[in-house]
Amino acid sequence: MANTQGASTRGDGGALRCLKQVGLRPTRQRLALAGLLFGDSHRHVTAEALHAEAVDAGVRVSLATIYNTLHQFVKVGLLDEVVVDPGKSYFDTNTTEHHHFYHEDIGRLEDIPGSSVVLGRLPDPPAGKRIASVDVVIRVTGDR
Amino acid sequence: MANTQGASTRGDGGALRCLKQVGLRPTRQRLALAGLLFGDSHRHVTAEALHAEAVDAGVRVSLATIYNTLHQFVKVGLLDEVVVDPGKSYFDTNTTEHHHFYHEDIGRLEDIPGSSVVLGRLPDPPAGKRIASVDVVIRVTGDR
DNA sequence: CAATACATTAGAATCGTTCTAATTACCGAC
DNA sequence: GTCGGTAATTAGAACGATTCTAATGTATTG
Repeated sequence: MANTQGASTRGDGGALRCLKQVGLRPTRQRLALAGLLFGDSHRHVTAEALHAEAVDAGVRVSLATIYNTLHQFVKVGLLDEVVVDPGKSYFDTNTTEHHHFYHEDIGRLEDIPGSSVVLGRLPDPPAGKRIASVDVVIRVTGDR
Repeated sequence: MANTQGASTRGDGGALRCLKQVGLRPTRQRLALAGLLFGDSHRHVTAEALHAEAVDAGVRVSLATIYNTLHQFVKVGLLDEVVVDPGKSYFDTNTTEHHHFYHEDIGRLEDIPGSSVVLGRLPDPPAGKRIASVDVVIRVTGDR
């Protein structure tokens, strides 16, 4: 039974190329996950959600692998991790500099168009430290 | 056995007044925790850390009560909760508007002097939503 | 295609946090 | 003060997200 599972019958050389470039072995699981994650538009996923989506799409992959893969993708710069909720991690396929709305009521993360947040002035980092990143999260909730 | 445990022999009317004002019963535990939290300078604590500190100071209090109390304090505006780490919550005694350095290497949170971060421009919230808060976290790490 | 290094896996373990049901403490009325 | 009712505290179990472990499977290299 060659080609065990979906995500391959199309021009998904994108996923392959992408993994090659960052030096990760193109395994069946990583190819499938890259296929799910790196489509036309940017995405925000949790580990559990991606796992559900993969299983749903007929991709056999364990939750452990989801975690491994997400963290590897972060390490090589394919993904960003966004911290907005103690106890859940979000992963963002948009790795360009930008910020987020977090919909507290429904637990959804949304990109803010780059230009509409302006950081006027940044403080010097504490002595002996360097700035790793600047995260801006605007928490929003239902109106009423 | 009156006055079971420390934190009372001094002019800690501060803690008492503070609880009265927000309408929380001044129990032994809440008084002790308020005493630990609201001193001269602002603090950033995790639940576990505060518990350790309390036990250390001879205050008999359970971890469950630490969590209950911290959340109540947040609800009445005595504390802010700061999200910087998936899987740990920090509580901040500084409830005025300000932002944070997060020392990723050692898991420490530090206030940024109010004036040294300037948000030049904020986006409109998504339709039907209102902005609950704007969090800026500058992640820093050891130099080398 | 064999050898080897790397990936994946199920399930157990861990972490921080929340829940539960039982006990204890505060507080106002007497 | 004592009593009673309500609210707070508690130990320990339960929980959800994540990480770990040791065994099995798979991509790569020669």
